[in-house]
Amino acid sequence: LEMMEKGCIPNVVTFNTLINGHSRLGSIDKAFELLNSMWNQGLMPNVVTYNALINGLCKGGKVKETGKLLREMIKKGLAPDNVTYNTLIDGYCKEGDMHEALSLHSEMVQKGLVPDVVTYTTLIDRLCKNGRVQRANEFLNKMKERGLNPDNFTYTTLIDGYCKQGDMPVAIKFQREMMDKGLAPSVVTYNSIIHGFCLEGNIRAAQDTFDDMLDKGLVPDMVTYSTLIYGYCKGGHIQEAFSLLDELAGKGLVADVITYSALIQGLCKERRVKDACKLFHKMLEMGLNPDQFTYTTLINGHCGEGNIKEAFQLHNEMVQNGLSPDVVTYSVLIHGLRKQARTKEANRLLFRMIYDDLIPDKVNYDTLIENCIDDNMESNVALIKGLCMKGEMIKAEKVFEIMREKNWTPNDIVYNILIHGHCKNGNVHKAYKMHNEMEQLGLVPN
RNA sequence: GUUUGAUGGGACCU
Repeated sequence: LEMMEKGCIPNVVTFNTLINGHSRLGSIDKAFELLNSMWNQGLMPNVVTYNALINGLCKGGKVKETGKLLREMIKKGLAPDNVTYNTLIDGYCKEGDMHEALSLHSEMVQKGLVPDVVTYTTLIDRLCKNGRVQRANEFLNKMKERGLNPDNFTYTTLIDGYCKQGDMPVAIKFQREMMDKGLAPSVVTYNSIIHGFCLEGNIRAAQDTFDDMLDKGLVPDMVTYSTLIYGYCKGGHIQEAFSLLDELAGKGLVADVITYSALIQGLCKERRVKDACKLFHKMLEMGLNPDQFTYTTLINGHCGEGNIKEAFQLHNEMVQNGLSPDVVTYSVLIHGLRKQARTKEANRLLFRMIYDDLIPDKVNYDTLIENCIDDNMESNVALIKGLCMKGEMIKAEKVFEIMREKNWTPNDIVYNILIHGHCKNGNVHKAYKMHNEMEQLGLVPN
């Protein structure tokens, strides 16, 4: 607005910059408003405009809505380019739809576009994150064969994959390889390697890597410090972790929620829940907002001490603060109750969660039930019975299904309950199917 | 001059 008042007319690049800004911050609506005002001012959006918008949709988890935009840009005579495809491929990858990503990859080839380093790195990243490191390696070789040079990102992506897989020797091998090619491992590369060593409990190697990166003149960032702090905490070296907290402050870095959560977890693991609470309050005083992880960590700490009351108080507090407890939070609470032999309450909580749809949509139902159903067949049967009585047959079936996946052999009691439930809900067909199923298992209907 | 890819914290399981 200021530039317009002063007589500067915004051009396409100005708009693109703004659109991109809004896209990245998640205000997609604002971004689209800007697209409209471009038209109103007689400015033609270009490929960059559309790419920025598509990226905004992808990052906002709305990959499905990109189709419209894509068609619109083609209709306006704009051809999708490498950036368009790379953006979409990344979007589908992150959504977990590797199939669509790969078919976009071949589509771009068909259209005469040449997949570039970014395309390959995106795919390699997804393969790694899906645990298919070997396949990712094959993609690396494929891109080399095609005359593409893997860059810093490519190597770091692969190194991170091997680190998470627990294969440090190969990770280091690739670090060598990238250095041999004249690529200097970046802070991110080092962070991945440090993390890898921390994961396997090799804090010495992690520290050595940290020292090595300092020698190379690299400046550690918050991720580096949080990672190391996590590593020390994991090994029970709380004191070292806290001296790192001082050290990073001395370097002008500001510890964030993740740093504190790692420390809180470290304290809880050492059964120093009181100290963990103190630290929790200290982070509040510093103006840091705890998130789901922080709360769940502390809740778990209290459960470990058998302090269920405090655990639920924190649960309420997190809800009041607008944070929705997720699968892990519930799983922690339920296991906490079970450990206290408060099985009935645990089952009641699980029932309430399933019945009241307390589980946020995005959270995986199956995972929750899978993690929380009892080792004891009878409480699960009780759960199914409860759900049947409320007419929640789909949910009841889900629990039944998961029990069977866990190789529990159903007995005649469960079948009677389910058959009764289906009949009461008017689904005689389903009831009859269950009857046949139980006969097949050699159970005798009574 | 504007658009795409890599790194850190929570339960259970391994």
